Amino acid sequence: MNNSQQKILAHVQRNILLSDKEATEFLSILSEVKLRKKQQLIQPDQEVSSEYYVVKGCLKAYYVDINGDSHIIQFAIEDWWISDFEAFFIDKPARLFVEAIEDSVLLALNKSSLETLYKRIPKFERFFRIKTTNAFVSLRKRILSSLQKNSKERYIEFCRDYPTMEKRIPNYQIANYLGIKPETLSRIRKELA
Amino acid sequence: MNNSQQKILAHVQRNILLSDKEATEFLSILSEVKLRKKQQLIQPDQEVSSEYYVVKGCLKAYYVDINGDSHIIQFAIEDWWISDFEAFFIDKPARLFVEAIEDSVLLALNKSSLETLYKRIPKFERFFRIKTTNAFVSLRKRILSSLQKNSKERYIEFCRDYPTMEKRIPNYQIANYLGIKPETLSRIRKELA
DNA sequence: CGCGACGTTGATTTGCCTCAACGATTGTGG
DNA sequence: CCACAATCGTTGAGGCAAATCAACGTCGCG
Repeated sequence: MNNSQQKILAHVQRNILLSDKEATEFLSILSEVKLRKKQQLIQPDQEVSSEYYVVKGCLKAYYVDINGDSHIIQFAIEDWWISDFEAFFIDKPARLFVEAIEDSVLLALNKSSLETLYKRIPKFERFFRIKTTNAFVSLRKRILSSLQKNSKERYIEFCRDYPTMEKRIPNYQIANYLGIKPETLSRIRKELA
Repeated sequence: MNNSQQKILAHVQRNILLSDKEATEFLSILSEVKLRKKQQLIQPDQEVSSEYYVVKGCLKAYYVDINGDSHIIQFAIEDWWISDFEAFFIDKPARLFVEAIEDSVLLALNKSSLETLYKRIPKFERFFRIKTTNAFVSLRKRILSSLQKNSKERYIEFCRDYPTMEKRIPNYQIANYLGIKPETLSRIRKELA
């Protein structure tokens, strides 16, 4: 068993317990994907047949609107999952880009394999229910934060919640994620320093 | 079987199939709750032992911040679920109010009963995984919308996505949900008319 | 070395907020 | 059933946080 496989097994077994056989079956449907910095994993209009577990590296999911402006919806680092989830779950063409911010190693989990897995080992319904629940709660927090806080407070919160990301991701991309301009973030950082 | 029970069964069976026995078992753990307009279902610091299916009526979940300002996170009408989900899922005290906007009829689903239900009828893991997944996707859309759109565009989107709510909910509460002031919404509506 | 990527700073503009005042409508107690 | 208060929406004037536009410095990499 290689390193990536050990990592995702540990990740899954924080929420459900697997027999050796089940673990093996789960690992058998995963495939490793490597990306260099700036390489794209998903592009608009593509079919999104997988979601991806991040073994190593850092990625972003972003939407490019009709004016050509980008909007970063999610970052993902080690132990996070990333995809165009809407496209993946609802079976429609991608609307997002997913792109590596650093050289990255991922494990791809294919949708039809996942459906089969649900049938064979229903525990995985539980695992992904719990994962999705946590993600849902995080998004609620983010919405509340955007309703309640100004730019400076949101930046401080981001640094507190994701200290690792704050160190690895360029400021202009953090600004974009927070919905502010790089100039504004620069001024906020100056104030805080 | 009463009306509320028929309604929630139909709702559940849009995603999973239940035998009569399973349906009966599911219904047995639900209890009906009635609320008059302005009555509160959940208040901060309370334990949140249930999530609620809306049979009839309209409710809101909102946070009151340290300055006393309210921020509406969610509305719920017929066929929606509502609670302080963070408190419910993570087992911590409520931080939100949940309050009836209209006289309402709900079905309460208790957390420990739900855990038992998951063990006895694992299909329900699937049902709530799918529900949570859809909710997750909706929140992503809302975040994208707040990153990408100005107040006017967000209001138009709201009216398009939730025409029923737009008709039933006072404008100042819609404004609050959208993160703008009632005066601003008034001016937007004037422009649109 | 040279160029592109990234961050910073200044001047100006703008979308939305704040504060204040005022109708219209609803509902409620006398 | 009316009077009055509370709720809700509208309008206007002025202010502020963040966007915009423009210029420039620095760093790292091909």
